[in-house]
Amino acid sequence: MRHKKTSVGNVTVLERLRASGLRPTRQRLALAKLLFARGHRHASAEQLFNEAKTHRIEVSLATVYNALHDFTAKGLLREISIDSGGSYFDTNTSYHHHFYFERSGHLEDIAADRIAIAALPDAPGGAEISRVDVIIRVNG
Amino acid sequence: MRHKKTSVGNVTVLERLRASGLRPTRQRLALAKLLFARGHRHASAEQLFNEAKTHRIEVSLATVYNALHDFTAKGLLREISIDSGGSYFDTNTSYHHHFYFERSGHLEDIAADRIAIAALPDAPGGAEISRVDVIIRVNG
DNA sequence: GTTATATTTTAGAACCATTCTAATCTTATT
DNA sequence: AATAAGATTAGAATGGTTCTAAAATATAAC
Repeated sequence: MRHKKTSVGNVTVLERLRASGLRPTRQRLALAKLLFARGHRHASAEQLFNEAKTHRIEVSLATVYNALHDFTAKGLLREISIDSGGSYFDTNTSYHHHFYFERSGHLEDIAADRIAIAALPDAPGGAEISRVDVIIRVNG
Repeated sequence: MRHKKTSVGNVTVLERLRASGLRPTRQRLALAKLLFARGHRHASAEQLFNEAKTHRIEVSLATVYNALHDFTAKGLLREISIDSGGSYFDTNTSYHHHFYFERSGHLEDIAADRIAIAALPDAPGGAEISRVDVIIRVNG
């Protein structure tokens, strides 16, 4: 048996891709499975690329970048850059914040309701607020 | 007259450098003057480098980077990276936050008291919070 | 199913911000 | 002045990301 025709994870991922208007290619399916199979995660392009290698998924680094950006554009991922020199892609796209561990570079989600922002200024010049990010840097 | 021996801005800057234990070299003095002469600002390495060129200050790009990092290490500047691919150096080192204009890449300070954070979670695993950054992204 | 059309993948080159190297020059100290 | 420590420099190197243009694949139309 070379292929599983369907698996629960596979179908879900396939449907998610179709639903967002992205062609479910072999590469996108495989990468999406890696990203969305288990709970939420923060992945860099390089990390995902290596993970794919480990799983014997043949995919180029360019395709990993393309897929991550396509997924982000369709709202399946959210891009985060904290230190210059590498962004992370977060599978949790709902409103939330982050701990950033300065020593290790590790990111950890903070549920939105754990940070209460009482007052927020209006955007200057009638601009619209598109997102509010709270990053708590910890030296851990 | 080739050099002004002293000027108010010069003396202040020279004192600031000495006070922080940095040798006040020609290059550091010139760059510090550009940075601190007027009110607070956000400068990238490239921007500062070009500004130096415009002012006929001969300084290499490596020195601009060195100076910016040295100033940051001594607490004269604060480094901010929002999108991967370039950091800014903020002359305002006191606690405050930022508007980020997604279209232009422009940064604008938000005084700390304009954002009230009512509840903040403890850092996990007994780590210490080193900084809290609030970035309000606006599409302007 | 086949064909036509649009989209995707790919290897490798190119790019850009940043850091490194190791030689030269400056500053501060004696 | 001589010395030692620190700073500057041009250019090479690095690392993450994007580009290019050709080959492969997915969908739509027949």
